[in-house]
Amino acid sequence: MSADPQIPLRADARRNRDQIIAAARLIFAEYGPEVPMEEIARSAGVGVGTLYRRFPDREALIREVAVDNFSRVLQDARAAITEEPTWWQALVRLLYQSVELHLSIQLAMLSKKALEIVKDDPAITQLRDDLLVEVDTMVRGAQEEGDLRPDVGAGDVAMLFALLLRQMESRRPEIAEMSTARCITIMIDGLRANPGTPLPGRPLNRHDIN
Amino acid sequence: MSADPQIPLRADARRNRDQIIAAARLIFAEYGPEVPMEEIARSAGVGVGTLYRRFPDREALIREVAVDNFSRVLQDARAAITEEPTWWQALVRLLYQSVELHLSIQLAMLSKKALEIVKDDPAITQLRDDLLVEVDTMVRGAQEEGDLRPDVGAGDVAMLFALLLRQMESRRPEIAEMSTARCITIMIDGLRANPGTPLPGRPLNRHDIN
Amino acid sequence: MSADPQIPLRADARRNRDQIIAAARLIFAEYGPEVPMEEIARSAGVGVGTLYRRFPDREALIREVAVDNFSRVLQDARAAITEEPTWWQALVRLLYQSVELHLSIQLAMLSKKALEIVKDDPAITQLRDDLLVEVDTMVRGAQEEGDLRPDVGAGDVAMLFALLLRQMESRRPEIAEMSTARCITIMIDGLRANPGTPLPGRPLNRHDIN
Amino acid sequence: MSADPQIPLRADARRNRDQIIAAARLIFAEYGPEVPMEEIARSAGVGVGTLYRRFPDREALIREVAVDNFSRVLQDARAAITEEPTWWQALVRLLYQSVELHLSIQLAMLSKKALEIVKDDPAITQLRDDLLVEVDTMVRGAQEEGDLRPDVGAGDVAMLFALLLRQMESRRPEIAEMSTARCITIMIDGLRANPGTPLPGRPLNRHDIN
DNA sequence: GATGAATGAGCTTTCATTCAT
DNA sequence: AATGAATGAAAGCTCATTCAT
Repeated sequence: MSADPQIPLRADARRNRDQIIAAARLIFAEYGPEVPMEEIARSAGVGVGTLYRRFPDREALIREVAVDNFSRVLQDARAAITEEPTWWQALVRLLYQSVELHLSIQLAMLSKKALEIVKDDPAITQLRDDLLVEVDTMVRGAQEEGDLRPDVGAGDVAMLFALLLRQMESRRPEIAEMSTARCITIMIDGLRANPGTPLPGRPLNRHDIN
Repeated sequence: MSADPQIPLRADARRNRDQIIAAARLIFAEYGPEVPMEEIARSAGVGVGTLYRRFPDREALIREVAVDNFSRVLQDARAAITEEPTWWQALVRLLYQSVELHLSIQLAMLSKKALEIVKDDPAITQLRDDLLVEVDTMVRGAQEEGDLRPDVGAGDVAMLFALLLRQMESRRPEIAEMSTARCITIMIDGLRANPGTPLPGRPLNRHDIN
Repeated sequence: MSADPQIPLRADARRNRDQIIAAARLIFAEYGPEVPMEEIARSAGVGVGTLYRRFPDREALIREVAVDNFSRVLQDARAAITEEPTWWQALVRLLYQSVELHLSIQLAMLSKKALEIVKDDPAITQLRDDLLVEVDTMVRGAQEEGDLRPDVGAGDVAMLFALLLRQMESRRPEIAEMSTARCITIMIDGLRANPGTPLPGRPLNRHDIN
Repeated sequence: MSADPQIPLRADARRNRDQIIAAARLIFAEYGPEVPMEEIARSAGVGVGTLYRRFPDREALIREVAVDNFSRVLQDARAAITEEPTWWQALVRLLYQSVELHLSIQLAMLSKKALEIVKDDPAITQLRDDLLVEVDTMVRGAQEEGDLRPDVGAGDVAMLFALLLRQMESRRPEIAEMSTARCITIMIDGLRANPGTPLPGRPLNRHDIN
């Protein structure tokens, strides 16, 4: 009888699993969530059989990639809070950093189907909620410090964030990169305190965006 | 006399064609550019055969939907220029309006494949260029009038615009709509003259985004 | 009330019918019996609708083309008998001439499906039988005159004939034509009286080949 | 060790591949090169998927069947040369034998489309050329020995050969078989030295028929 | 456990035939 | 009566998933 409940994968199996997730992240980002499973397997250097042994079907793989991704962003958010001197700076850093870090799977999530898959997964929901708690904290902190306009909520910031996660397509990658940075900055300026325009509706908080 | 070039489709054929494009626009927007053709046909109220008679393959349909879409946005842009008192207001109106109007095919264009298809079509390229000329005019005008920050170009605005065209997904549509409006407003505030943050890189003009 | 039982087509309708058969003959010969009906219609200069008004379906068209073809060959055979001084010469002429004349639909008939269609049509069966009677006459005549080897029957000749009706494919048409003429001549030499080799089996007569 | 180039298919895959080619040969011969792929798959006892895994599309399958076929004929030709006492007898044997053996794909080649497909395949071209070299040798040998009329070339023989490869259609198979044998014999007699009729054109050599 | 072969459902596209104009 | 548009069944091909090696 083995002891561990979650029998921790053998070293090589572990390696395979990680390679697959890493490969899937890239491939999903590049070709969307409908790429042939075989493509992902090849790019991970394993056979389809192995892929299916680890992830019972495409949905499971998408879910795992999402978990992996949210974990990273959550880590980033916490690091930003710990390391930056002001809430505002933490927020700004998250906006910049996470884009560069995760220009990947999120793309895939644009797809209605992918969204559905991810939406009801408890692990992902949990991570998402954890992340929104951190963002909410940053938002309130930055507002108290007078750096962030008071009429936005964590939901607004998350939406802006989501918008940015869609990688720009452009024939010239250096333009795409520059453009992304410029767009973020423009948005950040729009978020700054004392803006000129009252926002329509009401602040979206972290529960509004479910 | 008579002799229109392009023998102008029989009345019923014309009607069908229009219905198909309209349906495709919606369906592409909702499910992405890979929806079964049959779906599109059904939703247009015709048989697949009819769809294929009019558009030799999926690519052709995507192209035509894109042409249709760009034409509308171009029209919008020109109307905004004609009807709004300042360049800045024309620009703002375009940002708001086009999102509401064209939350559709653009979505599709997120897909790498769809982009490829559209990129090399001469009709689309032409429309796109025409549109960028209008935007460029608005940008320069608004900058001269001191409403728009001087360190952005038509390319930056187009990128922002493109960003917005990806419809937000949300379980609750009223939240999605509100969120879109708020995001646009935040961006517009970021675009206003006298911003706090110098933008990275240099203004992207209409040629940068090819 | 119209008088004729077979209401003889109006002049223009007649013309259409003939054009369609002529076109079908060529197209079948070139692309086989499965060409799109639309192709045939276009090449006959009419709409599909017209084609279908005249011939209820593809089978009917194939049948009519076959009737047209057999009639021509039958005419050729009779002309050869009338005009040539010996039976042998009539036979030879038929072999050469009909190839040139009817390199067409016969090709199509190689197709199993086309054969089935044609096999049971009474008009075609009749024409075929008439033709075989003429060939039989030539064969017996030429044998009595000592020009044709005595161990062949009308069936053998028909089979040889059928063989030749399959047009040779070749990249260079002048070679194809020369090759056909040479093959016929070689066969004719093989048919001549006093051959070196006894033929296997027994003479095939006109009933053997059904 | 190991390291065969072309990783030599797993045993079961190999078996399937062979079954598919064998089935395709028969089915093509019977129904022409346009039979539903599903038909071929069923008759080979595999699913369509398997067929498509092995042969990317119909063209590829046709090509492989052709390669298989030409290889067999080439083998026959060489065996005939080795085993028969005279060149003439080798030629005669090839004519008889190959018909019986390969009454198959050749049929398919009657189709214009099939021809195109096969024409530009280097493997097939090579086999064809090899075969023509053997035929050329037989022809010259038989002519030197005085058995074959001097005014024919390897091209003429190849054309005759091609003609024969089109299986005769007949309701009664024993008649079809007898007829084939008789036709071949008649042709062979036509090929014998001291023929009565000068052939039109000039001897076609193996390059004439490209 | 890993691999890649086999399967078959599903989507794309074509085309015979019908029918509105 | 002629035309060409619409339809839908059928064929080609792809790919998720299963299973033998």
